[in-house]
Amino acid sequence: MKIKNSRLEAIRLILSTHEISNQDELLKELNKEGYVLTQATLSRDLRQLRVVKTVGTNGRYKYVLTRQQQYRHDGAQGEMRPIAPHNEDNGFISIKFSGNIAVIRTRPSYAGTLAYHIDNCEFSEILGTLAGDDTVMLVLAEGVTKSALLKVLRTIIPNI
Amino acid sequence: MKIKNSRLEAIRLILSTHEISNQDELLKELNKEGYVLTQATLSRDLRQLRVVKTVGTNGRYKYVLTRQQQYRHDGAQGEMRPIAPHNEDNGFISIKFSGNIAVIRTRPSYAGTLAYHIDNCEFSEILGTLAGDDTVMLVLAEGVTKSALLKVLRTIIPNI
DNA sequence: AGCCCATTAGCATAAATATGCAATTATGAA
DNA sequence: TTCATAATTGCATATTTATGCTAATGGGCT
Repeated sequence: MKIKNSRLEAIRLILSTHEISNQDELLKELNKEGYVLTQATLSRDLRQLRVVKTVGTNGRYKYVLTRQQQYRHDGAQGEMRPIAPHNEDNGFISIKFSGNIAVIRTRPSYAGTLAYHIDNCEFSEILGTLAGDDTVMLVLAEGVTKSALLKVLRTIIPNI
Repeated sequence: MKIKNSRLEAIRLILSTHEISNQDELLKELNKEGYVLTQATLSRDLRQLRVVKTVGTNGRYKYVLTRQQQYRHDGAQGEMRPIAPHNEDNGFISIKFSGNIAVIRTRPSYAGTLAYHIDNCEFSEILGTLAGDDTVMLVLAEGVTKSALLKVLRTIIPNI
């Protein structure tokens, strides 16, 4: 489904750049971008994206993205395409190492998406990732060298 | 207010040991423990605790604790008891080590709660934690062995 | 093409959640 | 204590969100 995926992506973009406090508000933003849908559909989209409503610093409710959206890799379907942001801008800025930790700097708001892609690949070289807004931390498996990590990361971050 | 603080604590305990999917359900649990309140009050409590509603693995909605709940430090009382998730529902999936870092994988959305519990225990073996959605990173103090860490963690994660 | 099965989406509405207001109760200062 | 101010709560209800049902759409097959 072309439209839906594009819409989900749009939702993520909006949520990461606006303070949205209810679904109707988000609906309006989506309308501005040409998406036509109802609150019912939006509710289901948000559920699928595992978006949560929480309280912002200003005291208002606010929808926020979480990482780890279960992309059905329930075996059979073999979906699991590591959506590499190939020719696209993936926000990557730099990578540095300290012991068995790698720190990737990204442009603001890109960290979550990047970490998400990395996670999806399930590289055995990486035990886990944590993402902030512009920083991704990777814990390397024991014995993995910097160059080995760079090699696998290059498959999804060509410009690394 | 004695009652309210105790109630908030009770809410945290319940949420970390039960799968609660709506406020009425939580209300019933609180009643069992002797707390009398209305849904309106509960809604306000949850807001104050910054609890969020998300989707569990079973597909049902579920309330989960987030880390960083502003503990109203009303000084003297030194409440702050670490609530261990004693039953098996703490979301724990696996733990791996790399050097002085441990990475705990949890079911989606459980990481914050788990990290919160770990933090509360203030184990000297752990310098600090970082939590994402389904990943907790622990930085071990120097000289702490894997087995030593497992031993202390077992006190709050029996199924580790 | 035509058929099948899964996905998607709207409508209407149920279910769930948040909140204005008023009353009550606690907290603090003089 | 007494007054003033802030916090807490219930009630009733507005607002917000989720969902059962059905129709429409979209691939993937042969």
